Amino acid sequence: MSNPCNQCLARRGTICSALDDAAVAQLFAVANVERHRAGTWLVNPGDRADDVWMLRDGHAHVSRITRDGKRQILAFLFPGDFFAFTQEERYVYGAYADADLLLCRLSRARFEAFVDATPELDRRIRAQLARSLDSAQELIFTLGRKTALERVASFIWYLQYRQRKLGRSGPRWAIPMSRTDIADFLGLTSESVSRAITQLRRDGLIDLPVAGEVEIRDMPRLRELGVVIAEPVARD
Amino acid sequence: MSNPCNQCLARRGTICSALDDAAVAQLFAVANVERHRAGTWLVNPGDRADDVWMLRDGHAHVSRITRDGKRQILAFLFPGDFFAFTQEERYVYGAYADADLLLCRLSRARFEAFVDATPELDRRIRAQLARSLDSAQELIFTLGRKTALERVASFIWYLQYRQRKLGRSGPRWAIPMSRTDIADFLGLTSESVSRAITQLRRDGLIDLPVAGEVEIRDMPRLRELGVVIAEPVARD
DNA sequence: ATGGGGCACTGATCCAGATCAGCTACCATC
DNA sequence: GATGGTAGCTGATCTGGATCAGTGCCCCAT
Repeated sequence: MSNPCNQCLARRGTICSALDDAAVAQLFAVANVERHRAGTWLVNPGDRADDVWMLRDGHAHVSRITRDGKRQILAFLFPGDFFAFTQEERYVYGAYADADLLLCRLSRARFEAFVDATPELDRRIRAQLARSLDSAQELIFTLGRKTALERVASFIWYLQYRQRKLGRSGPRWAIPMSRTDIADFLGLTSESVSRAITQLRRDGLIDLPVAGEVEIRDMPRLRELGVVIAEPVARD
Repeated sequence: MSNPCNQCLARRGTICSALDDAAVAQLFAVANVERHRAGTWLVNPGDRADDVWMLRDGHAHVSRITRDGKRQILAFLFPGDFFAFTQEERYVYGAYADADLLLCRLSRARFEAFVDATPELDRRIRAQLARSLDSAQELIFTLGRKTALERVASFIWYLQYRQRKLGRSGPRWAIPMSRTDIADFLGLTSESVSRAITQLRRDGLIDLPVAGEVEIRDMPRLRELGVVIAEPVARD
């Protein structure tokens, strides 16, 4: 497997150590374990939505594509992430392996039965779904109301936030996806992403010491730029 | 209560009849029932995320606002919808009453305990969360990759789809929100929404027989315009 | 009935980001 | 170490939707 956990960029709060948990280990025991090669589709739009999946190793993304070939990435998937919980009869999106993958597949019926019987896992699944929804709403806000520069700033801020949550303190790390992937996630073109990164560098908010790596130089200003929500009046 | 169920526009698949169910009735019994006046905030960004809510009557929306006052509506809420399942410690969004509301509020701890003890309700909550995620991903796709005209077409298509799911067959019905609300949902301005509606009418896809009501005149073309996904190769 | 306030619509202009068109650096392969 | 292929960056131009500036209409209060 080409991408160990040090490139992990799981959704906010989805920590890889989830894998250590007894209930999840039990789930692994019941599920089919599958391998997929980098560059293949795990799920195709139009397939019957009969299964539920969990990613154990590698990274992938979920995307939708328009008739005229425009792509929108809905989420990046990393070790520990469950996906394909749709309530539709068929998937409307596809899931694509960005690296060699190891994953668990469970039929929906077996999954339901197993979860019903395992309250601990059940709470965990609810929490994961709620977190996926948090992430999706964050992206909706980004796509709906941020400028290109703000989108890219918030993306880098988010990468950094993830690193920190995973216990890695360094302000410098590898960006695990291409400019085109970032663009298709942020609703931009790769040119606009390039320009935004250049501007962030010129303004001294970030640096690209080596190709493929970022370093944050001015945390407060990057946050100010990317996290544009009105400062709430913290009432309890 | 000003808005009975005939204006219901719940998320895809969230049908009001959920209210009839025994498990949900049981939930009502444990929860605090509250009333809120139209035009007030139920939830403010920055509040501690200690409670879970369910809307029983009226309609509301969930939104986030930028420092410079731009608003993004994340979801419209209608009778039967649960909301505020965030895993964050505090809400990052607000929820606003668009009409007089009747709702149930449950502390997170009590909610967890109750759901654990009621497998039927538990499955229902998981399904609702998955449906919310489906809707959110639909909106991500719309915001990321559709033109203004396509966004408005898909919004009207979606209203129609809902009407049909709720068992109402007529091709004509009231739009239950303002142009500004539609714009803030679709990542546009109210001017752009107006222009798109005018164009759809000029092109004969829809009609506005009375102010505040729409009628679809050309279903296939409206669908073609709004639902822009690549036609999948249906494999099983 | 009359005045006023808000909402939908429309026209004119502007601008952020898309599009088109290179250019360069970095590889992988022979 | 030549060679081709790809990813990232940048410059020039174009354009869809935002912004600004109205107008008309409906509803409500006096």
